[in-house]
Amino acid sequence: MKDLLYLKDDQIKDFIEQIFYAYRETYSDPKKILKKYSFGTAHHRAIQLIERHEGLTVSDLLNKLKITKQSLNRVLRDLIINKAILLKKGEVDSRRRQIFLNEKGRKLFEEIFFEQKKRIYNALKNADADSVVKFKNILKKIINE
Amino acid sequence: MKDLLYLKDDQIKDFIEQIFYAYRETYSDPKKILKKYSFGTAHHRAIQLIERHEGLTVSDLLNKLKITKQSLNRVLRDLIINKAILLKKGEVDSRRRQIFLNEKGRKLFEEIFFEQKKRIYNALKNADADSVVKFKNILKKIINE
DNA sequence: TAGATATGTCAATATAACTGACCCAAAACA
DNA sequence: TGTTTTGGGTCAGTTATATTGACATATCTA
Repeated sequence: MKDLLYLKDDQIKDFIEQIFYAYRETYSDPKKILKKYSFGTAHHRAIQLIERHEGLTVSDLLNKLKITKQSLNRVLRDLIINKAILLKKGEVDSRRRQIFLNEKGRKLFEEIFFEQKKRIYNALKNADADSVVKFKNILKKIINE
Repeated sequence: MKDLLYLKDDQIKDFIEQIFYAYRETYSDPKKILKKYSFGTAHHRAIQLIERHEGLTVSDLLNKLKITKQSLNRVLRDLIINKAILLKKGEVDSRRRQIFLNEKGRKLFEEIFFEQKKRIYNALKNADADSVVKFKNILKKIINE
């Protein structure tokens, strides 16, 4: 590994530490709202992915979350009981269940997003477009997208 | 809130989703190593912060981790028993306990870092210095540093 | 010396994950 | 057509990490 100035170990260690803080802060912002609905961060992550990828199947969601189906099922069950989401049989393959938000779920998502948006918005508002693009590209590379 | 092209809601939602992936991937890389030592991610985070801020006190660590002292104490106890860290009484104020890695802890940290470094290094190796600086600055703003 | 502070600890509980074993229905295949 | 594979669901038990609340102790500060 080359040892460019901006790739020194200390710099990399800083990034690793800051990625932790960034995740924790970003995902703790909407906790009061989730509590209001008796949901936790696991429900939050599911709701969020469903909103971004409506109609995704259970296994799509499993692949994104990388948890076990037993674990996901608890979360989906809670969301279904609370009428936040609904599952429809796939038209092509009726084994596949596609997941959608319904009105209540959409409202919940909006409340969650309102809280989270502030932090990201404030971080980006004074940044130039180039910074945002570069931030995005590095983030993508970190997750191998 | 202005609605600049790069600050559209969809863009912000993408960032929120990607911050989750970035954290999860970065922190799941060293799990096999941790398992070898019978440690978990909680121990990982503590070890890592201690390495970056040697001599920090228990309450410094609490403030960084933002968990309860009961929770942290389990982690510190495990690390002490395994001789990964040691606590020394503060010289000025002997109530304060300063935390240090000892040899075993330093070795553990190096193993953990070796795994995590790959991901970050690969993400940054082809980026120009400017990109890295911009990435860092936005990350800092997200965590209000 | 009377608080306040830093830390540690006991006990109970919650949340989110795990492993492992099964089950069913629908699709794919031979 | 019959068999196998796939997508999904579920029961049961366990682990990891966090929580709340109460209390203990030593040390520092006013």
